[in-house]
Amino acid sequence: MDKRIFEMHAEICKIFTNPRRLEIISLLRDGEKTVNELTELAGVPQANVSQHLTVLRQNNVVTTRREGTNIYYNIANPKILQACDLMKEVLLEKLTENEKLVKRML
Amino acid sequence: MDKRIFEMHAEICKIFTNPRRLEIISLLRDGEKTVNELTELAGVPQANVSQHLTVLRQNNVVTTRREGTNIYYNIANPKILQACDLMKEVLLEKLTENEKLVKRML
DNA sequence: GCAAAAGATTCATATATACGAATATTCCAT
DNA sequence: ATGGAATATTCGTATATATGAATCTTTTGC
Repeated sequence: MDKRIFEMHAEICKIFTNPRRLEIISLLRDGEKTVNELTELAGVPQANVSQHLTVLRQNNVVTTRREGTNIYYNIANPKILQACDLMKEVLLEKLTENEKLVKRML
Repeated sequence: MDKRIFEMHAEICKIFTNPRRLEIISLLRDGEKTVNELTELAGVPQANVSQHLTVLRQNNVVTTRREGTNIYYNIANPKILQACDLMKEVLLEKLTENEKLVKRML
């Protein structure tokens, strides 16, 4: 009905359309990490990690906690991980579908 | 670990970053519909609906069934709706967060 | 086999997004 | 208060995505 809902919904989904952001989320699964830790684990420039963390912060996907010069990031809401997992299941099913297609071609 | 997983996962999420596609998915919630029906309900040009349906089809989000010149579209996998719902919950929580912020400012 | 209806595809353009490089800010130790 | 470490921001550019307009394809009825 109200198109604005769909627009907002789409905006939320955009948070998860970046491979590096998804990796960061994945890295935060097993507990909070500093920017530095995330930078090393992801193996990308620090500035870029920070850019993605900004997006995640602004969208309440992560929370922060300061300890000296370190800032610890954490997943804000377990529902986000659930949604990610469901999407991954959809992905897996798509992949097995493609597999079936390939087999049919042989 | 494997960056390719995150890339594929991001690709899947991209399917849901378009307001019109989300509206189409929402319209299909209560049962299959033809392209024409979707076009009228969404109130956008038919070609555009078709473009979005192509994306959804290619990603196994919807299935099709032909009946004469009509093609009926349907949701392929209930998990997709679940994932959408979870995302919407995340959205709602973000909105209520913002509301709290606004109240704090008063 | 032709016209009309339903749906799909192509193309050009506008807009959004991601990136790295450079720069700025914040906090702590001395 | 100064330097260094950790994190954030800005900016220009490259790339991706969405859209409408026009065109094409498929199916049915006559």
